Order: sequence, then structure tokens, then C-alpha cells
Amino acid sequence: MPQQFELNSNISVDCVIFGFDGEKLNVLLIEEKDIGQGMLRKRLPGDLILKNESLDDAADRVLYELATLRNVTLKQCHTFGDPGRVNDPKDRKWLELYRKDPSERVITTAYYALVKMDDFVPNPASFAGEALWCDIQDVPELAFDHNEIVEVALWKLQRHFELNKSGYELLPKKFTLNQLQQLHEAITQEELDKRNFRKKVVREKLVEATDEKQDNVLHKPARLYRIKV
Amino acid sequence: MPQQFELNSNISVDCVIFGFDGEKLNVLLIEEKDIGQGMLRKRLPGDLILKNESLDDAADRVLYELATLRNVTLKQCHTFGDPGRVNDPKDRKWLELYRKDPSERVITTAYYALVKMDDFVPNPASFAGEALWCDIQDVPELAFDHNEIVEVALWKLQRHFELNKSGYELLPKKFTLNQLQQLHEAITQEELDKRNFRKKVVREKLVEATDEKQDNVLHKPARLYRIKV
DNA sequence: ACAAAAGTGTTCGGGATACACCCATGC
DNA sequence: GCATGGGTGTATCCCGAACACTTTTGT
Repeated sequence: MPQQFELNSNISVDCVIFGFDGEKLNVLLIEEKDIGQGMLRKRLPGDLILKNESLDDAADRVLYELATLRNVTLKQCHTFGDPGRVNDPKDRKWLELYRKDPSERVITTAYYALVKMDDFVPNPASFAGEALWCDIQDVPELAFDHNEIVEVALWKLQRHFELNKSGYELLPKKFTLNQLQQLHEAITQEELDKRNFRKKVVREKLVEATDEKQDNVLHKPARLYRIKV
Repeated sequence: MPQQFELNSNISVDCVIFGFDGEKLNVLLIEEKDIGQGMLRKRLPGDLILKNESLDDAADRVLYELATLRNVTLKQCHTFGDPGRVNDPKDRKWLELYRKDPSERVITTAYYALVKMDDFVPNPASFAGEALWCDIQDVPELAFDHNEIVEVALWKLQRHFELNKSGYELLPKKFTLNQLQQLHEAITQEELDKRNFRKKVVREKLVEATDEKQDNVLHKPARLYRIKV
């Protein structure tokens, strides 16, 4: 194997991709093809890094290889280094199938990102398994310590999310103020007052009204807004 | 070598210990004993982790081994994984002296903490070198990517420092409001208005006045306060 | 008396919060 | 006409920022 494709057998990256569907937050999981019964087959997209590859690059690569997701702005989140983190019996079979040295201790650096769900339709099948979205409120038990990783990533996402810096890329180019509000509510997981939210948006001046309106809705059509340049 | 003392030859931890001296912020550095000219000999305390050791444990251990510092609450900060981060020619000699495999790519997880400087007098000499405090405004060029690590850690410290949660352990049990203010100014690196600061402290109700005063000062003695339980 | 730091109030503006009703549209 | 979400205003409170003079002590 040429040197640049060798693996670092004890360092991996895992990606926590949060997807917003206009209403709720989801997280991207990989479901393995059937490799035996009784195994937890859902996990985060992640893999060992290559020699000569930075962690950031590895995260990008892995996300593309496992979920065909490209050009996602990943942020580093935390590194999980408990020596026992991959040694749970529930994970043994997977390791024996996929790892040259199944008992090797592996640390993993987690990355997270927030994307618009309809920019990415999970590929129905790939060599490694299937990528799928899972409602954040309903995440099943995952392989390894991946439930913990999701929790930490969600916590960081919530902490770092700010109205004036991010979020707009998750909406259509023209959006209603209610859509923007729903985005914020989905991420912070708390409800906001409609009037106060709108006042705040106006104050911040980061958004401007167009003269278009919604169409084909069963109620008064809402005005569409766009990001102000 | 028994298994539990084997090294993970490509994973390390580095500790950025900020020390407060009542006035300014400092950072703890290790200065190597003389091992040749032209070398950058100052670096952060850090080392490879052991097999079967968590990252958190490794950080605690390394800090004790290199600087005799114990019982410090370290927070994980960031993991640096650029494959070239230890390959600068300026660092080659050090690696050849101290590492079994000097060209091995090493990723490092950085930790940081904030301590009271007079709880720790750096040991004048140890097997590896000397620990010393360095004014944060005056950090020299360090080995590897340690300057970058210090910057990232400082940024995180400033972001996470909050009046109501932390900081008091850096002051004497009884302290003046000016000392508290200086602590805040040292960390955030900006000046605060005395009256506004005091009002805020009163509002937060996290501090209470004692009936003692400073002694042996060349001016009107200040009232001493303590943390409110 | 003087140097040095302690200590103290008020004003202003802006943002956060709480709260209830009418409006436009499709069916 | 009714169901559905769209859209709007006011009052209060708290916080942050700006700003200058008197007091107490040691020498």
C-alpha cells in the first residue's frame, strides 16, 4: 500500500451532521448492511484517518465516502479518548469485520455541521451501508460511544449558534420570517414569541423584505424575505 | 515494557496552564536543559499518551511529571492534527533526542486550565527541564505549533470565563473588589469601569462583605469580601 | 499636606419579555 | 363563514455604558 493511503490505526474522526428539514433537527447516521444479528448497526459516519492526512481533511473525506456529502463546513467539537470506548462487547463483531486490529485502542475526533436536508438525499446504498436521517429526538442506541458524541455535538451546536452569523444557508433563498423562527426554535429547542422574534430580526437588519409572497398555501400568504447583503 | 506503560507513539497531549498572579496572566512553559544551540527550547508541557490511558488522564499525568502540578481542573480545548505540525526543521533535533520514531506524525489534544500562581512555584529543575511562568503578552517563539495552541487556548479561556461560575478560586479567601476586578481584566484583556463592575457584583449576589479591611497598605484600606455560599 | 487608592449615584439607551387581537386567503 | 397561519404595538424591567468627586489612610 503506498504510504499516503496507509491508515493511522488508532486515530479516527466522526462526523455529526445535523440536518434541518424546515421544521426539525435530524442527525445523519450510517446503517450497516446486515452483518449478523444482535448487533447495533447504526453509527455516525466516521473512519480511521490516513497517514499524512489532517484531521480536518479526514473528516471531509469520510463524510464524502460514507454519505456522498461534500462541501460541508465541519467544525471540530471534541476528542474522545477513553481507552475503553470501542471495547464494548456489542461492538466487537463490527470491529472484527472492519478493522485490521480489532483490539487496538482508538481515539476519535468528532466534527459537527448543520446542513439543509434537501441539499442532500441520502444515497440508498453504498459499499459500507446506508446513510439516513434520524430525528434528533429519536436517536436509537448507536455503536461505540456515538450517543455521547451526538449529545456533545448538539450541545456545542446550540452554544455556538448565533442569529447574525449562521443559519440562513439552511433556508431557501427566499423565506418567510416564520421559517426563520422555526429554524431557531429547532436548534435551540425552545419556543420564541413571534412578535419579539420579528422585532429582533428587524433590529439586526440582516434580512430584507422582497415584494413576493407565498403561493399555494391554505391561508394568508406570508411575505418572503431574503438575506441582506 | 509492560503493556500499561507502552506509549501511543502518535498521540500526545499538551497543557496550556494559565497562571494569575493577582495582576496579569501568565502561561506555564517548559524550558529544556541545554541540548544544543540554535534550538527552540521552550514548549508547552506535554507528551505522548500511554496505551490504556485516557486523554484526560494523560494530561493530568504529564502536567505532574513535567511541572509537579497536581489537582488542576483541565478542560479539553482542541485537537491539532496537521500531519506537518512536528516536522519543522527547528524541531527535528528535539525529536531525535526524545522520540523513538522522530518522523512519526503526532496529533495532540490540547488542554487548558487557569490556576493561582502562588499555589505553584515552578520546580527549579527536573529531568526534562525547567518549568517557568511567562507573561502572556510576551510569549517567545515556541517549539512545534505551540504558539498556535496557546492562542487557541487563550481564546477559549476568554470565551468560557464567566463571572458567576469561575475565577474565585484564583483569589485569596478574602479579597478586595479591586482584586476581583483585576482578575477579570487580566482574563478578558480589557478594562472595566470600577463603579459598573461593583454594581454588577452586588447584583449577582455571589460575594459578601466581611467586616475586615486591608492592612499595611499605603492608602485607605479596602474592605475584604468573600464568596457567598 | 500630599499621595494613593477606596468608595459612591445618576442618567440614558437598548434589548429582553410579556401579552391579544385583527387580517388575508383558500376551501 | 370558517379554519389557518400572517401580521402588528405597547409597556415594563433590567442591563450596560458613560461619567467625577469625596474619603480614608500612611508618610
